[in-house]
Amino acid sequence: MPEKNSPDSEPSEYAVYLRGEQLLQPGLLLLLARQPMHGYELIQSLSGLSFNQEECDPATVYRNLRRMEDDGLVRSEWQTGLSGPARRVYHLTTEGERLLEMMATNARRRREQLEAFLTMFTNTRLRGGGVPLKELPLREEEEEKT
Amino acid sequence: MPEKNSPDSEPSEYAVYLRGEQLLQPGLLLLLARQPMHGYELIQSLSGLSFNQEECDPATVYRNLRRMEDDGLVRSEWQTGLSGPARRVYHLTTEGERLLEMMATNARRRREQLEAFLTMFTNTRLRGGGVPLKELPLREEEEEKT
DNA sequence: AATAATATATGCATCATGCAAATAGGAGCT
DNA sequence: AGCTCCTATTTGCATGATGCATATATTATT
Repeated sequence: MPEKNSPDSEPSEYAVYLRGEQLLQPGLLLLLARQPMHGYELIQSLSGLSFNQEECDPATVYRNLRRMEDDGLVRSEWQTGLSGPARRVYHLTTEGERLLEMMATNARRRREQLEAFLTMFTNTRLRGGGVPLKELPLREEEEEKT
Repeated sequence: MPEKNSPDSEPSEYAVYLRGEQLLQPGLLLLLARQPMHGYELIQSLSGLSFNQEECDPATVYRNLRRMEDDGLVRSEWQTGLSGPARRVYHLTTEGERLLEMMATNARRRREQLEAFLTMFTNTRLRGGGVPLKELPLREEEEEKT
């Protein structure tokens, strides 16, 4: 677990969460920022979010929640007495809130990067010329600007 | 729409490249779309790109190039006679061009996802009054229902 | 000769993920 | 009672990508 990243002057322990490019962990923290939930509910809720169309693997979700709890980003209590198996209800901590904000900052940065990539892509003229869609042999003379 | 995301109805051969959230492989293909280059040059060029501030690990770059060549996205020829060690000059193939376009589509989709996440984040009131955005002290009564 | 820069490649440990499967409580059905 | 399904969490295992160090070779510089 040796981290090679920044010297521990700030919460560099967060680097593990900030370097990721996916939105699973941010989505979990964001949902928990709205209201406490248990894992199964989080999985279902994530399926409805527009930024997470991939159906989440339960194992990944639960393991991430565990790790986040180990890192003090969330806390959990067992909720029994209800129908079905016991549920572990997670809620966000202040530290998790801080990380969520950093994730948002990170998301803005990645959005800029994607923007830069797309700009450069648009300005690059591909040798193929047009944009042949898959199995679309229809190929007329499109605008050839050069 | 909980559908399996598959922008490519093609075999999942490309899925390996499209699922990634990082911009290393797209960056490599984009650079090669502009002009043939060898690995070392690609590493240096990537360092100057605005969407890739992280300095690339040579091993990762070379291994990615190798894999891309195995998958027919790029091809390479040895270039000798120049000063220094021989260089393996890569150039994009038609297939690589197709994938690059799919990566761009993918990047647009991820941009939308980031946008959606950030929108939801902005609309979420954090308990801590963490003031994620400066000067937004507006705070209404937040009702918690049991 | 020693060193540094160029240029590519390999070995190894780590780490996160996907998939499968185990465990377990409760509800509904025959 | 048996059976199945949904809920809910957890663990095991293989895979695959990455970071880091290191090895190799060529050329220029000191």
